[in-house]
This record gives sequence, structure tokens and C-alpha cells, in this order.
Amino acid sequence: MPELPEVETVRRGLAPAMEGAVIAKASVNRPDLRWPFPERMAERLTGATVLQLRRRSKYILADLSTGETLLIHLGMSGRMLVTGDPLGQFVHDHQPAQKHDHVVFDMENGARITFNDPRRFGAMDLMETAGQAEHPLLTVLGPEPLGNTFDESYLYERLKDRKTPIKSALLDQKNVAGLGNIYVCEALYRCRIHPARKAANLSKARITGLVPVIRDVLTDAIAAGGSSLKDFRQADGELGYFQHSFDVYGREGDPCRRAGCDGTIARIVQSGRSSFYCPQCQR
DNA sequence: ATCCGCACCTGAGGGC
DNA sequence: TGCCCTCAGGTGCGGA
Repeated sequence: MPELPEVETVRRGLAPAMEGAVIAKASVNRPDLRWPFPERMAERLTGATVLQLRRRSKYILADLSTGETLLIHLGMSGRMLVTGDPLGQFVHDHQPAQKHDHVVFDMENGARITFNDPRRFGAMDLMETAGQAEHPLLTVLGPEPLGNTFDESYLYERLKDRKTPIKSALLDQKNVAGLGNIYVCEALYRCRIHPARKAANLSKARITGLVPVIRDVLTDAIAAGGSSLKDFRQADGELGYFQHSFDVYGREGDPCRRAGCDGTIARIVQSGRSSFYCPQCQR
């Protein structure tokens, strides 16, 4: 699943097909993903114009002409594929329905958006646009890592008393919203911080040093179109490229890429998730 | 208030 | 070929 850069890549891929376009027909092929879909979801979407596609953390938010906002989360394995368009702007003809195609939007402009999610950890919900700030999935989120309120003093104050490992602290969406397992590993590597270090034991300089690095890692990944692991595709079906830029994620046993370091990338398990790091240069 | 492990699912890959 | 095991990008929840 997609972390912030992959979700942003999907949002950008969907925008030309969906923004300003009418949902001619919404098809909902099962009652739920992680949670039940909202009441009458297909009817509430059909006929609506998508005014704007936004992203908050790993959520895509579609503001509709009906006064409602559609919330979409891709979970671990969710994809949004755009096919078939009259202008030749998008890539493929409509494909035959695939296993796990759970929701399909046929747009009046000829584009089709297919939400496919084998593991069904994803989610969709509808809320009033005016009241979206109160949505339970959104209220708990910390600041956007690429936004203005995520800065050095914020992160230091937020983490300086935490006894939890820095890895866990950065994965906690209440502290900063949008990082996942890959980009936390990569950011800690760039900062030479061992993932098991307690946040409270890190100096102020080391914590604040994470802020620009987190921004850089995410910005670089967005520029590369995200990373393509097992399940992720851009909305046009193409692969992202950032996985070729991973310094540590998935590189257990491979040599550290830092100039002058002869370490070997190791893997440990922290709260059930793999952490990749270089024991030689991350302390 | 924090923190950790569990749960929710399917599919891919490796070993035998 | 098949079976069994492990692992996978997330995150809400209950209990410690």
C-alpha cells in the first residue's frame, strides 16, 4: 500500500479524468471493504459532478456537487485504474472486469475509474463537505509532512518525551500523517538514526534534522511517480520508479550505499513490521 | 495518556 | 503439482 507519495500519484492520475466531470454511473459490487459502504452509496454518487480531488495524508477526498465529499483509502493493496477515454488522453480501453473490482465509476466523459483491492483493507465513505473536519478518520490525523505546520519545533516538542522507538513514533499518524513503513525506513537511513532508538533519547538536533529529510524523501518519491511494489500502479496503469531509489527498504543483506560505509543492510521486526537499516552507520 | 499486539484479507513466493 | 509457511505498502481497536 500506498504511502503518501503513491496516494498523491494516484490523485494526480485521477484528476484529469474526474475533476469537473460527471459520474454517469457508480457501480458498487459488494457491501463493504474494511467497513460497510455508506447507505445508498451508488445512488448518492451517480449524477454528481466531481468538483475537486484533494489528498489528506493517505486519503483521497473528492468534493462533489451534491455537497458531499467522497473519502477513499487504498489500504494495503488498493488500486484506482483509469481506462477508456474519448480524447485519447488516458491509456487503455476498458478492460474486462477483474477479480476484486469492487467499485467502478463510469464518467460522462467516457473515462472509467475502477477501484480494485484484493485484501480489502481499503475504505470508502461519504460525508458532508462542510463537516468533513469532524470525520473520525480525519480528526485523529497529525500534520501533513509537506505542509507548513510540520516544522522543526513541532516535531521536537511532539517527540522529545516519547519513550517509544523513533520508528514507531514516525509511523504514528497522530504525530505526522502520511508516512508508512518504506519512507520511515528511508528517512531514518538518510539521518543515520537507528530505528530502535527511543525518540526521547535523540538530541534536539537529530529530531529536527528529520524534518527536511522527510520532506525530501516524500518529494523525491512523488517526483518519481511513487514506488511500485506488489500492488501499486499509477492511475494510468504505469509503474512508478522510486523503488529503484530505496537505500534500505527491502535490501536486507545488500551493501550499504553510503559513501565510505562498508555495512550490510539488516532487518529487524518492530511491532510486527520490518525495519531495514544499516547497523554500521545508523546509530 | 501511551503503547503493543491483534485483527481484518488475499496472493505471491519459497521450501519440501 | 500441491501443501504449508512467511511475508506484504495500513490502521482501528482492546487491553496492558
